[in-house]
Amino acid sequence: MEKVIVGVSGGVDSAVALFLLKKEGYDVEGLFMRNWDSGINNDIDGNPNFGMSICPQEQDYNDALKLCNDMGVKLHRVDFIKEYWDYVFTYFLDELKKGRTPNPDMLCNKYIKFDLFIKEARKLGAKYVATGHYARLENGKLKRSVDLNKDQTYFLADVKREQFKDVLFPVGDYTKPEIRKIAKDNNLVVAEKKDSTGICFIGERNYQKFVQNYLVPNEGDIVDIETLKVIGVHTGLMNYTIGQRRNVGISGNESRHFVCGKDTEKNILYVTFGDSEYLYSDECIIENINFISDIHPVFCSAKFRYRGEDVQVQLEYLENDLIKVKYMEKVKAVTPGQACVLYLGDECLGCGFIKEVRKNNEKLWYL
RNA sequence: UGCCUCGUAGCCAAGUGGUAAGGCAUCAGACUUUGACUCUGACAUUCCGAAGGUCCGAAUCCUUCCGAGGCAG
Repeated sequence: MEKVIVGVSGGVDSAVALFLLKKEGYDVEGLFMRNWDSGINNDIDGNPNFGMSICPQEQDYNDALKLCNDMGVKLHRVDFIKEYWDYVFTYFLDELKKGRTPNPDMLCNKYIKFDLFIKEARKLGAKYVATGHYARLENGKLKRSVDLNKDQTYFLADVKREQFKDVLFPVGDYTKPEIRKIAKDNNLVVAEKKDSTGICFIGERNYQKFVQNYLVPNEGDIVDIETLKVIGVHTGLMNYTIGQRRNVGISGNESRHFVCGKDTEKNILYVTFGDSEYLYSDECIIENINFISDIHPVFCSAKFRYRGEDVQVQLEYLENDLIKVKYMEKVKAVTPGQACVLYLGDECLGCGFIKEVRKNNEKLWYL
């Protein structure tokens, strides 16, 4: 029987992945991965769990262990704490320092889950490696999951196509409710466990405090982009993303405010009010392109943010591995550092990272 | 010093005699493997700068005081 190593996180999705593969007759074993250690990584401020006897990760491990024991499956465990720090977290901090909005989970998939993790699984004799991602692989093509609401291809778009060789996504063919039902019907211990959110491996917490464990906050002016008047004080540019409304710390205005830009040189945060033109753009330039597909189209659709709308776009392939992405209609809050993921129908073609945001053939000066 | 305007929750702000709109912020949820966005709910239980007065009844009218700003000299 061919051996499959399943990345077991302690959540429902990977539990069902494990269950489905075992049912299909594979020789399955679980591998639990740990990439973050609050003590080693000095993650203290804003950590609701610091000092608790059982941190959520250990709880997850216990759940995974119980699950595997119930199913008669062997569970292995591996730590990539240093590697996560070196490959993912330093990038995360570097991007923040530049005033951009990084997506650490995409790097985690690229460098940890679909690289180091797979290598570890190979050591354990794996022919295939499976995870609980909502995505599908068909003939080397990455496709959106059946449940479009849960589709996670956005996070997988920066993984190289070779890395998907021998990868299985068993839950991608089901909807979330079906996954829950399978878990329940088969008495998997984690059937009722709440979905986790937040940066994976780090979890949910007060974001600003979390970041302040690593970056020194540098206060500066909040400026109304319309009048260029100073209307408040920001707590450090790394604490804001484009399109953000909450936690900006200004009030008393007629309509809602949104962050629309930053000036890292002058340490200024720009805000605008209501459904302002300053939030919209009509094209952007993306860098660090990764194509999973052979198709390099001129017309396709794109997502500029996880769970964002699919937007029809036109691609212009530039020199130096850059692509200009023109959108058929204006898009709100396209943010440097975020991934622009390309799709053709159900197929996820790949992605690039937003380098420059433009409107009317000019780079937006305030971004 | 004389005259004028204004003073409503953390902020902005409706309401000019009939028993305190709304927005922002905040808090709690929903949604969500990236801080977002979006959505739902809570938010001045006699109170409208303070103290008196008129009235069946005032934040709304009158008096005085306090405070902010403006005009005059």
